[in-house]
Amino acid sequence: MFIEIESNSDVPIYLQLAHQLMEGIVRGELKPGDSLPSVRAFASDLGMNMHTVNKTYHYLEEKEFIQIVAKSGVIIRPSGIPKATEEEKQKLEAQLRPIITEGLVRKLSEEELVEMVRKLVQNIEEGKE
Amino acid sequence: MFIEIESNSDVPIYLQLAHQLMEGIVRGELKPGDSLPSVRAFASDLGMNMHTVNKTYHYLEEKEFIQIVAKSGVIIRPSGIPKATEEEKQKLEAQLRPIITEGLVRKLSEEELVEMVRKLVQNIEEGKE
DNA sequence: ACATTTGTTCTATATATAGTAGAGCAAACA
DNA sequence: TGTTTGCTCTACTATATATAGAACAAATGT
Repeated sequence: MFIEIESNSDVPIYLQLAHQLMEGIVRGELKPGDSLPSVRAFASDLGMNMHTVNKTYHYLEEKEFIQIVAKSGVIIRPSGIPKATEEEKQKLEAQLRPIITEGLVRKLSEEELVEMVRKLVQNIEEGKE
Repeated sequence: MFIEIESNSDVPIYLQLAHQLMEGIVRGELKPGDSLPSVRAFASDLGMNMHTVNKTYHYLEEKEFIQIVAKSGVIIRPSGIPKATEEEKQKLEAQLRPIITEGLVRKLSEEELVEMVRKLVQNIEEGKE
């Protein structure tokens, strides 16, 4: 997995890392049961602090994408990641809403927004950009 | 315009206010040239601080949705809001990407995500939820 | 002409988040 | 047994969020 962090971004680096790991899961580069680097090794690798990687791991654990086994290591949820519940879908919708709204204010049509999403799905699955 | 703020939300209230004003623009309740309440009146109306409303206005001004005329008032961009440029589209895509990614990790299909967006567009335009 | 309203600016305070830093702990592992 | 592991603790800095009050000068309403 190639991880690239933009230190100038307004997105916190612990989230940037989480996003890239999630993309790795989507692409199948990270499969259920795969182990992730230790917080120290990963931090040293990426040139960031141990606590920042730790924050990423706990963020992903709260989403139930990974399992943190104390004093042992971190693995991708071995049983696989279950399909989104209604509650989880609603959370995603709540996050999408203001962005879609801004698109509509800027006079993008429903079709243009849909096309945007389709393109993003392809890019994420192919690891582009 | 009916504004409702959730004080328990993890979304800052100055952003919640901005989002709801943007939805008002989409719905046509706020038209080009329409004036918005003064920071003091609006703040008093919503039970929040003057500076918070001021922050919302400057946030929307930076997006070029409104015009702030010093010592006079705030109006919806009288010339209308121009169609999104390529740069603005890319910014929206960058915001959408991690959310779409999370949907994919949770095994939502491209069609389900598209359906989500279509439903959101309808809800926003109809002022639902 | 005068009083009110306007957005702006300043200081101030409190809380939360983000990021880094170093140290020590106990359990797992080789 | 010695290393590695995630966990925890304190500590510090910077930024974001939200509130609060005061004052300013220009625009506005009467």
